[in-house]
Amino acid sequence: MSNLAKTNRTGKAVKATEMPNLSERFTPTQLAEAITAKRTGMKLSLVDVSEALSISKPTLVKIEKGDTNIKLANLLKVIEYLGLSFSLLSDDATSKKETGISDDWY
Amino acid sequence: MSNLAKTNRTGKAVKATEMPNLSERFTPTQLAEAITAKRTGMKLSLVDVSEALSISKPTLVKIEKGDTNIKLANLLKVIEYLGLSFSLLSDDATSKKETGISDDWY
DNA sequence: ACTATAAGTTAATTATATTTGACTTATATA
DNA sequence: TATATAAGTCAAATATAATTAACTTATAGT
Repeated sequence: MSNLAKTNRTGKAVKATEMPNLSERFTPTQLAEAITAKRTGMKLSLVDVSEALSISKPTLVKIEKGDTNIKLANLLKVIEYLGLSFSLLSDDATSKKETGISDDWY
Repeated sequence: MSNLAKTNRTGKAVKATEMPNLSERFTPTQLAEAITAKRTGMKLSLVDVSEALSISKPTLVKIEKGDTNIKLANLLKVIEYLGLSFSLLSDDATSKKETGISDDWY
């Protein structure tokens, strides 16, 4: 599973999707957009990623369209492969902003 | 779908699971532990949540065991119901720590 | 100790996500 | 314009996640 980005003849990205801001709370759509943006930024095609992770292209398309009727395992494989990770937030903002660590979630 | 926590006769939680620290990167296991901790902290039983969200108890148990062979949609329903949300992080730590917003993901 | 509630497991069935292969559409380069 | 690569869609078959119902185990309260 090589992480090296494929390039075309000029080494330029074909259709670089805009990278979204990293707002605190993510919607499934924002998650999908971030994945597409990271993948295109790395100059990887859908097939590059789907073959590297042994998941089909239609499934990867579903993921990048923000469809939530997908296996969590497949989403996590993609996230990890692209060098992303996730974190969980408590919506009642009692957590300490400085450390990101909280003892009182409820 | 009421968010009010059920209580037993004394109003105490039966088995309050320890709340994990909010470290930046989450593993599936940490995610599962956080969900269980939040649910028990809210004094909700597995059945309370599964009935409120129309997902089966075995599926909810799978989620809280950290099994990733689950539908993303079900995980998101649980997260939202418990007042949690997620965010995405870029592993190459180029993002500005102060704002949590980054323009250069790659 | 007894009772009630919650947690957790299991097997059979149902529902649906995934794969496969082919195909169309869009985008970039020569 | 013509060519090549990537994106995106589709239907049929397969793989597997979810449900159901019943059951066992664990925990808390009386």
